[in-house]
Amino acid sequence: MDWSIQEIAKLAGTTSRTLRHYDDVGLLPPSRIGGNGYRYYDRTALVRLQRILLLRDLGLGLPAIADVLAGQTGEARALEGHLAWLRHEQDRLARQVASVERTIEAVGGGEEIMAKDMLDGFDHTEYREEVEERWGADAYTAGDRWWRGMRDDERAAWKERSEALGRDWTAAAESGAAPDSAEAQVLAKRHVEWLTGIPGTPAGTPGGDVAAYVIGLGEMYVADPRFAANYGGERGATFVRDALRVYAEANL
Amino acid sequence: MDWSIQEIAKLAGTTSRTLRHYDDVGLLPPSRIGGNGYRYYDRTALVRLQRILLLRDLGLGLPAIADVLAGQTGEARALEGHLAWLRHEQDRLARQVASVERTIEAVGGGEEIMAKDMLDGFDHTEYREEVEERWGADAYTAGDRWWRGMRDDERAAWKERSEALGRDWTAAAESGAAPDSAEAQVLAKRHVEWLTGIPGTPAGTPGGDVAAYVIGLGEMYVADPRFAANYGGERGATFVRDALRVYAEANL
DNA sequence: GTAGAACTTGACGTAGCGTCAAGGTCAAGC
DNA sequence: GCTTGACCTTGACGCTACGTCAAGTTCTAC
Repeated sequence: MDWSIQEIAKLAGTTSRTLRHYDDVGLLPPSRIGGNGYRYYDRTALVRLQRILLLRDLGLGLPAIADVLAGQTGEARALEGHLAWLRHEQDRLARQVASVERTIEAVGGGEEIMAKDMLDGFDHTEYREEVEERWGADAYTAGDRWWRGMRDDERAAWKERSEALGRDWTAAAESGAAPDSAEAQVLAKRHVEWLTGIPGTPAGTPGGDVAAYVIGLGEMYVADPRFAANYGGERGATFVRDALRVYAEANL
Repeated sequence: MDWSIQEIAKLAGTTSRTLRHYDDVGLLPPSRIGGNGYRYYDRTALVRLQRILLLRDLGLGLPAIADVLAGQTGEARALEGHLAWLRHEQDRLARQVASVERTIEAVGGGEEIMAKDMLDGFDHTEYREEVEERWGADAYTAGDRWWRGMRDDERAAWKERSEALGRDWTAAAESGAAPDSAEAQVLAKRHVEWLTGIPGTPAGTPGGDVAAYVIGLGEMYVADPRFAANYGGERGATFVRDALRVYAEANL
């Protein structure tokens, strides 16, 4: 009393290709192979297949299923392990959803402001809003789980610190100081310390390659006008970049 | 002012292999290629790379990222679409977690009872519990989202119906009736109607291959002693299987 | 005998790189 | 000028669990 490969596939609700695969990986060999090479399956195989499909629907991988069916791993134990992995994935997904949501918000806001700029012209208030947006984007770029966990007052303090740094950079750039001057290097040090406050970035992570990160960030300030604006335009950004590079190469 | 492939990889916090891959798929070609074939990248490329990595961290696929960077898809729109997919995944995961949790519970309970049987012997009360466990397992095998959504009274009603069916099958088998007798066929009809009440199975799904499912289930009853016990042992299970097959082939 | 359905093995494709493998290039030290 | 070691190149397999042709063989029914 046995079935052909298509018959057992229909009985169990799967495909013949899947059965051939299970044969290939040794998970479910046919119970009999005809002289013509055809695969035939009996009731025992059907039940085994049904158990396989059940565990598969729960999300277990084929090797794990093989272990369970071989009795090497208790079913409960295997599922416990799998459950832990599933919860991990849930965490990861939840964080990603939060990140994407906030990014949509930030991007949407940024685009609105840009559109407004083009339609209504330019004034100081809007400029300040835009700068704040950009700082938000910068902070986001650097590491976002952190930003969403902040309280309002913390966020305000951070913004104040950020703006002070931007003002000082702009002033230093306009004073004509050299990127390797003591003044600029002090600012670079402050900048790096500021970055260090952002967990999730190389700067805020023990063992991270801070030097490379700082240099890369400096290049971004120069190349992207959205950030350059925070440092007094492209000339200012170039100054910041050079100062950061000198500092990073000497001290990090 | 450009960097080698390793340099830019470090600056952006990724690997040279990734950069070569992005070159291969056309996502980020090097800004310059030396006479020696070496890839060199400039600031523009660095910024593009940083945007790529940012979007990648949000979970977007490389083709989607390419669309966004090419301006073919608005960033916000792309992220909205991605967000929908993420929520879908969250749903799926949540359902899987619930399924796995309940399976662990069921399996854990079953193993305890088995252990108890071997240690303490066998008595009617325990036998009944075991049967209930098995019915639970059967119901689970057939479709589990449904089972967890039931109220206690619904579950009791279901169990009563299940037990009645099992009793009637056993009685018919012991009466010596033939699988194709009218009596057995009436029971088979009841059995299928009972199965139809379980959403998520072919029997409970419009368009499902009910015949194949019913025949496969019958085979399982015979081959797996855990289920055979519910139909009065292996002889009873064989009777049930044959009756179901006759019914399915004639009516489904 | 022949058409058509079912079966076989073999091999590519999937997402995004990690990881050898084999060989050319470059900078530094002797 | 030669060696060493670091860095670069292309090429190709591996991973998950099969879906999807492709080409050839076998069974079944008329």
